[in-house]
Amino acid sequence: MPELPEVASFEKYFEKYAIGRKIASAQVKDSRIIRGLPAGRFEGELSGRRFVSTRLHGKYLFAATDGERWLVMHFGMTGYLQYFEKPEDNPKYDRVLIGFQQGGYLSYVNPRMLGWIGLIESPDELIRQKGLGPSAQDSRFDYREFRKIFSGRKERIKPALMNQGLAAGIGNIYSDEILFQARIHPMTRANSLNEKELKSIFHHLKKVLQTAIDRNTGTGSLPEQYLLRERRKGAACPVCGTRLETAKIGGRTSYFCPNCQKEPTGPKA
DNA sequence: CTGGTAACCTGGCCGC
DNA sequence: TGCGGCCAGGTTACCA
Repeated sequence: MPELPEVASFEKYFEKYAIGRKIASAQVKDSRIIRGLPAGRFEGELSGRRFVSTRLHGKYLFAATDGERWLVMHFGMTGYLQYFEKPEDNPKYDRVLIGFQQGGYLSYVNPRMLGWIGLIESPDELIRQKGLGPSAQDSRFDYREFRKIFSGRKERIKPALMNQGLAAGIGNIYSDEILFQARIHPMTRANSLNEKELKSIFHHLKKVLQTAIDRNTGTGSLPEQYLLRERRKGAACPVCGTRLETAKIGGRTSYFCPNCQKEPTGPKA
């Protein structure tokens, strides 16, 4: 669930509840969630520090401290942040708990334990190590860049959009929405897309992410003609009413409208 | 380079 | 009520 728009809302949440506050204590409640250093050192290095700024890249959230280190968070599929005032109000499945000197707690919650937390020297170094592409909502990721990265590839457009090494931040859910809005079948080979189709995908990529970010951080739900509102077994296309179909592409379940998103033509496309 | 599969982990849901 | 089985999600490892 946490793809770039959700992580962007976690960033806002983190800014609201953690930035500028001094850390009184850090408690690791399940050490399996900590990567790159022992849980005890994670706790020790964090306490006494202060969070000063945040940074988002794809599905990763970074928080700079006033020390040498950055906190890095990845949310897997079920992770999120939760702030609360009283210790006894801590949420179920909290894995890391940060207590602030002025009171209040921020917990990293993750029921299914996919995802991780660590302390690193440099976000850029981590981005390089992981081989991440440009963050999808970054203004530097423009159409020229998109075209350069995606246009020649042989693979299907859906797994390409989900490939964090090409552009970071898009997962199974939003790739379905982007392709639905662009009226492109998810099985289409990237290198068979013409200029107009590439432009459409890029346009909707930006638009869908921004719409979701606005929704998560502000008010309101997704627009009526969004696939995500109907993304479930047996539902009807919000545009034409055709029954939605599913397909396994790249190991993930894709939802699409067989009428709005025509199957690519040609043999074994 | 490409793509297919499975594992990691665990709660939720379906069917019996 | 309980239980097995499957699914979800992002990432990574492994194999063709």
